[in-house]
Amino acid sequence: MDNSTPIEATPLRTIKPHPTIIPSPIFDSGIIEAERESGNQDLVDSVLMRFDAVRRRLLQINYAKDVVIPASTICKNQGIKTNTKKRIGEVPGVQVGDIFYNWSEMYLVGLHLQTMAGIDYLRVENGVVGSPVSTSVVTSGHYNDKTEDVNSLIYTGHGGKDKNGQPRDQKLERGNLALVESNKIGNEVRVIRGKEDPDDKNKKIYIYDGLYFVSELWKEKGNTGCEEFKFGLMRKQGQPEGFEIWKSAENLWKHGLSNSRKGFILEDLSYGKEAIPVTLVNEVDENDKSTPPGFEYVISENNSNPMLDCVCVQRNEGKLPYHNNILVCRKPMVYECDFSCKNRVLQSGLKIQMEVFKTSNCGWGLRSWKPIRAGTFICEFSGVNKKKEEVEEDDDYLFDSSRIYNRFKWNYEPELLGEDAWKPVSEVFNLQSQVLISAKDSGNVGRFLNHSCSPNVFWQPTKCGINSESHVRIGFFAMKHIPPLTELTYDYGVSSVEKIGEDERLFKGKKNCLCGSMKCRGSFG
DNA sequence: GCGCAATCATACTA
DNA sequence: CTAGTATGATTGCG
Repeated sequence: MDNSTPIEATPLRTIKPHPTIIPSPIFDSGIIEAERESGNQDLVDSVLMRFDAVRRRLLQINYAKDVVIPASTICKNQGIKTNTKKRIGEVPGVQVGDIFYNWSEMYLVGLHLQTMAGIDYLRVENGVVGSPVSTSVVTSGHYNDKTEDVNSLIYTGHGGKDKNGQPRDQKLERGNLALVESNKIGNEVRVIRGKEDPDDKNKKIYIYDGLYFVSELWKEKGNTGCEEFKFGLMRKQGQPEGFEIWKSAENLWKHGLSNSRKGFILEDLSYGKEAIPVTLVNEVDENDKSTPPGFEYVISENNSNPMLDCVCVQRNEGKLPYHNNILVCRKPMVYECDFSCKNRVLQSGLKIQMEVFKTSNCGWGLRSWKPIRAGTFICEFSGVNKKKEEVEEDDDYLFDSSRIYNRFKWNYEPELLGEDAWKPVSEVFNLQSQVLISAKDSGNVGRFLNHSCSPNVFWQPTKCGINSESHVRIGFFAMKHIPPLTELTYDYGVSSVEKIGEDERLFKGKKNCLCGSMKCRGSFG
């Protein structure tokens, strides 16, 4: 007999329920019902941007340990979502190769409309109730799936546990039944590949890999000795690369590269000036080993004014501008410390493994080996500070803050969090004087960022140190999540604009634009 | 209403 | 050190 005194089990961890957030009752998402059912590229971008902005803000105000669920609940309830109608095949505005940092993002743009289950399916189409048909599957590596091949995968059905968590045979129901039906009728099934985040082993990144067909199915005994369903999926031909790009990038960051790489030119274009090397490759013309001409690689020097007291919080209106080195909001000016505190992002230099690569028609470009989360610091625009009269006419490597830039919204909407809507953080730069930096003769990787009218990077004016006289530096940050080996681009702006109608404006840059985006203005610079 | 699910972020364990 | 696990709140669906 066990007659020892029973010991009260002490909980290992207590989680407080989320405090209630009451969004403003008059909040209007601006998304009309039809758009909510079926979206487009702009809506998908905007929904993802708004969700992540709320998520970052909740982190910044130390709202709760888990902020993904609260942020997505707010967006769901306030109508910040699109493609809510379940569909077979592609989702408008979601591209093969797009990456997601959690399931909520996939939910909000209609890619995978399940909160937890890995198989999504629809039962009713055009008002007719039929057999469930699968629409999308998410791989997560929990089921010993074979998921490394880029054109096929073996997916294990779900279920297989009783209510006590004990293993049992999987049943032919729900998602399993839907995948069997998809095998029968041969419909397209979206595949999302969950992979470990290379920068955080505890987290996953989800890569949309396009459309697949359920080509075969069978049953077999799994590790537990219980029956499992197995589904063989084959990738539809003729789609852009998705997971394949991820895999080649993974090769780079896991095994370094080396000289055996196609089009390899230089191990480190910075010649040791950056903390991590900047690779130089030319895959367009493998025999051309020439390097970018006529410039010296330099990084900006940090002015060293030791501080007595850290005043970062006060100078940044009560909150630190970065959370885990990710910018929370764009601001007229971000202030960083000199030495003593952690509030140093721009000053800490290049953190992402970059490569300068030859583009097909825009000269050299810049891209990252690893995926980049929205808000991540990319690099500074280093070069020589100039006065207006010092600028050379033919300077193609000039940063000019006085150009006209497309406005865009990136920050969170205070009304969503019940904050005062009349004092949102301004996203409009209010520079006291024009910032002109030339990277023509000397610069860092920032000089290799090309222009795009649909950019994935934006710039943020920053002052470092207590000296308010210190000059304005320009930091580049990721506007959205950027898949690995995707070219990084920002809006160069245009030097003049002509009004040609009531609402029509003609942008007149000095150069013809080749960005190829739907929203191309035709010129830049 | 109940039960389930290939979640999420984190503390703890080995 | 890190890889693995346990944890409780959570939500759409049948």
